Amino acid sequence: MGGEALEAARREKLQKIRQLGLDPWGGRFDGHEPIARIRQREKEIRMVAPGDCQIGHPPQEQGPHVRAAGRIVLQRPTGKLLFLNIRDWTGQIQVLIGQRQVGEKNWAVAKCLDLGDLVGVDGELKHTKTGELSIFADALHFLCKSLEPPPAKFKGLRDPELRQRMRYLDLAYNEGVLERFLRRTKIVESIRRTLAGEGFVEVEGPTLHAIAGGAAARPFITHHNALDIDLYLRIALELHLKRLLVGGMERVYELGRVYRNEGISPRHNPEFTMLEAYQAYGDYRTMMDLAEKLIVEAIQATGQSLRLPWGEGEIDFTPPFARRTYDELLAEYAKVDPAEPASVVEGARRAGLETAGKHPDVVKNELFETVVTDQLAGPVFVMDYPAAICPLTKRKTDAPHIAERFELFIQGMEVANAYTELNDPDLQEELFRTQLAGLPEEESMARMDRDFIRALRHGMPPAGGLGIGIDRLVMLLTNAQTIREVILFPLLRPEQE
RNA sequence: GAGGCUGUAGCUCAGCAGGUAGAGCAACGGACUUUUAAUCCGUAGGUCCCGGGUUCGAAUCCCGGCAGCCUCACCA
Repeated sequence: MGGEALEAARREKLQKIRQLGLDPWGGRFDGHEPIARIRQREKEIRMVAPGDCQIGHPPQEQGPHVRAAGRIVLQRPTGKLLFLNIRDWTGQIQVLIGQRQVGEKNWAVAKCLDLGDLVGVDGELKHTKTGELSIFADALHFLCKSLEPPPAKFKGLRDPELRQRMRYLDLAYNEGVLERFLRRTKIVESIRRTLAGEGFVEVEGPTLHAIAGGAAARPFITHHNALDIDLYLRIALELHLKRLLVGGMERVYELGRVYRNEGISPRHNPEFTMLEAYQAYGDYRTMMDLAEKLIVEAIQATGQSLRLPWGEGEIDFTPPFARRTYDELLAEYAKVDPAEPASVVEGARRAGLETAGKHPDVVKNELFETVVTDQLAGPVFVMDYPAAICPLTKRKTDAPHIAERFELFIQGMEVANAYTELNDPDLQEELFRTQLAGLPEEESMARMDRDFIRALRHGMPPAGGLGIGIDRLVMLLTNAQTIREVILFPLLRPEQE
């Protein structure tokens, strides 16, 4: 039977439901408990002896009367008895519907049920002969017809394209998918709670920028008609949050979407969620402590231990996370002397990198990203970056070639990035002006933003700033090997008609 | 953007030395008041991703396109 015939069969049942005087699209349904909570009421079940204990009158269970609502995910009809498994967003439970027990009208409804329909159930919670906790229905409430057949009941929806295009089906039927996205929500809630506890305030900056600054990435371009100007979707939150530091918001953060017009991969989606937090009178070490706290509390909020499964192995998030310097790691993995440009160039050549015409710090960083980052299982804070590749970061007072920056690496992924923020307007202006040799313009963070310089000239408090890639953090905390598993609707080419 | 892999029933997948398409689940009809991926009997269901080509004959071979996945590049 093809798709049309499958739908026709369901529409026929929809008509029968109408003929029974019921709305096949349901309506308000009050007083039902989440299935997980109903399952907890198992302990209220009591054994009751009917009078005296005689042969033929064994003790019987008596359980609480419960009301549930959910989607039918499995159906087992056995003559005048029907077993359903219904699922809501907290769990699943078996429902037993007997023709004699529910009466003729309810039984007529039961015969119209298809996999995927939404139903409400009233009944007694107790065990079947085989010991399965079940709701023994005494009333059925039809809540919504599903006109489309669900995916295969055991294997589910496997095709990665269909899983993304029809995320509703992925969520409704595939084991663990809804749970992972609910866990993402808990992580984000925990981050907000932690920041609030530390005295941060949340703000909303503009997403349409005249200058796409604060990071090195190609922006999406759009157009405002009334002003007749091109605008960019933001690629970072940084420069507006720092303006707010100037304005006196001493602890401020934004948790929101940024957009980068770059490739798509298991670790990249063109729009993704970023946290940026800025703390006046702090520095990058302050931010290190904050990053650690945000992550540890997020893990605790999901009810997990600090040793999390990751693929075949696990990640140990027990604080304190390792702290290593950039040069130390470069020396260890690339076998070069980080202080000697000639040694670094030699190492880069060994790694097969093109070095001609490139700034020494650009070469150094390409070598670092080629040889070191993949090896960092972490969590590890990599500290003290070459200054030339960090145009928004304060330099070390006693070592101006080193920027007070760290990145947090976990499983080779850059999860967080933090600076002691540069607040010297003259140096900032100079760095915006300097285009590093070997870097095309769109790959540079150096984009002149005159208003931002003006803001710095009015005095930005010394500060620490932290950015966290929320999607990647959620990947690590939910054992998701691709970013698409933690973004509800990742970018796909539109379906063709 | 480059290379590799994949695309067959509503879903999950077989079939690909070229001979006219198959299973499981779902669906439909029948039996069944304790099943749990229920079971048993029966029925029906296809633009083999799209477009060309080779051939007597193409799901299968060739070319082009579309979509997804993986790797690489850019990026977080």
